[in-house]
Amino acid sequence: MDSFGARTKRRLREELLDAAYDAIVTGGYDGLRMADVGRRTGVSRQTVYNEFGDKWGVLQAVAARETERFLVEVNAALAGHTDPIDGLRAAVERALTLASDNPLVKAALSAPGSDQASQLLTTRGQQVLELSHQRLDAHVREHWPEIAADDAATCVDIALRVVLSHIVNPGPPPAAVAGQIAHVLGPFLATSRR
Amino acid sequence: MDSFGARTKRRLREELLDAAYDAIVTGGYDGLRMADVGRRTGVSRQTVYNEFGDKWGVLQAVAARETERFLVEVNAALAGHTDPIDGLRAAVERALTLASDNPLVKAALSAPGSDQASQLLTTRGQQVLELSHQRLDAHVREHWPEIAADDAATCVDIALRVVLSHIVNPGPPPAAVAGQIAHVLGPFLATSRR
DNA sequence: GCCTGATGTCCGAGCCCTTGACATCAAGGC
DNA sequence: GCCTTGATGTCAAGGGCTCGGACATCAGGC
Repeated sequence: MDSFGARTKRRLREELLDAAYDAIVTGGYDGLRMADVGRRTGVSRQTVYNEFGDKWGVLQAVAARETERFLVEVNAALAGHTDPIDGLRAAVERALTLASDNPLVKAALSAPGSDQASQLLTTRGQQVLELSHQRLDAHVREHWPEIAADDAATCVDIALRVVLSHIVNPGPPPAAVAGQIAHVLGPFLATSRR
Repeated sequence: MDSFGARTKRRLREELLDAAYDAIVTGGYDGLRMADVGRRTGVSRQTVYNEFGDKWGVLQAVAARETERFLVEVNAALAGHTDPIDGLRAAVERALTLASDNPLVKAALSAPGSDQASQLLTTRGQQVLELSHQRLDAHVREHWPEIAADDAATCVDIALRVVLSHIVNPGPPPAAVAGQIAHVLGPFLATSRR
């Protein structure tokens, strides 16, 4: 049993993130008020700063948590198939579908006064990319060990960047994009598995 | 929104009470270890003392919480009838049935090394009596205002003491006791409502 | 009779939250 | 153009609570 204090600290962070999430979804990044986050959680403004450093830190933390939740779903889609190409197609489609429905993504990309937030998925997207790459790579290595590790990493990276691009700048519907990516990466994976 | 600190304090108390409850049900009052209560909750022994004062304080607090839960059920039984006598009968039966199934009551009355705990329902039973009297009295005054307040209080007191006696020292089955009490108190209540 | 384990008390150290103050900056009104 | 307002970010003092260790005390077991 970890200490009550440790659990309380985790809970505080979770509640702060909940409050920040709601604020961003409601009013975009500009509508996010550090004082509000504290007040909604029943904590002082200073405590919010202690936990996240600054306003950008709050946004990053919210994004990180949301990304993790995202990856749970995407990995589940991957796990639903034995063939890596089928898994890839399912995962891409799932990711794009989820993104198009996600309130936080919508707020970051289209809400007025969220030009900063959108950078989380573009010029400042390393965190999301790294987190996703790490999780997906681990999943692939575990489920399809017959694929060379560096080839798997390459595929994950390419698919990830294409998907992110489609989230930021939507093109064809999810299923079409998924088919496209699978079609392009399929032959490469076939050579890797021989 | 009350402060995060206040909520945390309530949560701590609840978790401590959960741990103490489990310990008592498992090993009786003697099996309750202050250090265990703290360890199970992830908190130091000193914190347990800060919250409850001493071991008897822990037992009292556990009993108080359990009594409150009890009264929710009993009041619900009361509320299920429009006639006060019917309500009385239902409440008495519910109370006795609940008591006979309650792990804490069983531990207090029959577990080895719980002679102290049993006093909560006998020689040191004021807390339980007062709590119950207060809740039940309020309920009666609200639902049957036609009954004179002091008569209602008298009935509640008498029924309460008889029920408590039957919990500590069981006699006939719950339904029989309920009928008996209702039979005896009925005429008195009839005169009070004219 | 001693040893062990449990209760109950005390106190210093440390952590975290709170409060209030302050500088800074951007936006809006006069 | 200036000033007020409101928001971010920083700082220091203060307080509350927990922790850890120490101690005295007492009952039960070897």
